Amino acid sequence: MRIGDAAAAAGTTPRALRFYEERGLLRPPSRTPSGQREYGPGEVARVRAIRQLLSVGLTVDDLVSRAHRFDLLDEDPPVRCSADPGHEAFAPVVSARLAALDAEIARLSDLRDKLARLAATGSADVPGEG
Amino acid sequence: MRIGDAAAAAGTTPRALRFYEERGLLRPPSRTPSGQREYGPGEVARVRAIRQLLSVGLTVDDLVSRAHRFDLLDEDPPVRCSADPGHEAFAPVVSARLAALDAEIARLSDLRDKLARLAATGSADVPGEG
DNA sequence: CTTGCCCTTGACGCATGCGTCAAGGGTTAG
DNA sequence: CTAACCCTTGACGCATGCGTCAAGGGCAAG
Repeated sequence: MRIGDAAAAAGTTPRALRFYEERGLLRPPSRTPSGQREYGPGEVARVRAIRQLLSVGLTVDDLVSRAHRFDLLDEDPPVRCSADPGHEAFAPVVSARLAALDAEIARLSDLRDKLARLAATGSADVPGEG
Repeated sequence: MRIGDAAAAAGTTPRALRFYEERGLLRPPSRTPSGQREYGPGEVARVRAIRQLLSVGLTVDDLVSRAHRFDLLDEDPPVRCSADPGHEAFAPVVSARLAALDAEIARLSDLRDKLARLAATGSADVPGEG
C-alpha cells in the first residue's frame, strides 16, 4: 500500500501522513527500492487512532508527549489498535485537555456575556490600566 | 503627545497603535516636522474604544468592516467616544460575533463531551470516511 | 558634544494542522 | 515509448494581534 491509498483508507491525505511521521507520531515506514513509502493495515489503524484523538481535541503535541506509550498500542497486538485512548497512558493528557477545554469554554462564555451586555446597555467593565 | 505616552494613556503599546493605523482603525495622525506621530486625547479615547471592542471578542476585521461608521464616533463629538459599541452601526458585527461565539462554545462543549466519554468508556463515535 | 531614551520603517516570529505549489522521478496502462 | 497519475523532498501559506529585533535618526539634559 502506497501513501495515497493508505491515507484514503484512514480517511485523510498523504500530506497528513508525512506530517505525522515528521512529528514523530508515525515511525518511518518501509520503502520500496525506489524510495516510496509502504504501509500495512497496522499503520492505517494507527492513523485512524491518531485522527480520532485529534478529533476530540487532543493536539499533536499531546500525542507526541505520550508517543512512547502510544507505541505499545501497535507493538503488542497486531492490528487491534483502532482506538484505545481510554488507555491509562493517556490519562494525564486527557485530563489536562479537559481542563483546558473547560477553561476555554468558560472564557468564551464570559466573553459572550460581556459582548451581549455591551450591545444591550452600551457599557461594560472597561479594563483600564491594570 | 508622542506615541509612547499615547499608548500608555490608552493602556497599550506603541506597536499596537501603529498596527491599528496600518489596519485602518486609526487615521494617520499628524506628524512633527521630524516625522514623529502626534496624538491628542481624542485619539487616545478612540484607542480605548478599539481595545474594549477587541476585549469582548470582536476582531480587528470586524471593526475595519465598520470603520466608516466607526469614524462618526469621533467626528461629531470631540472627545466623548470613550466606547459606544451599543451604537447601531455595530449591531451587525456584534450579532455575528455573538453567533460565532455561541457556535464555538457549542463546538468546544461537544468536544469536551466526546473526550470525557472517550476517556471513560474507551470508545466514541468514530468519524469513519464521511 | 555626549549620553540615553524615544521615535521611524521593515520584517520576521508565534501556534496549529495540515494545504498547496514546485521540480523531478516512479509506475502503470495502452 | 508516452500519457497520466502517483510519489519524493523542501518550503511557503493561513489567521490573529501584536512582540521583538534591527538599523538609523530625534530630543532633552548635563
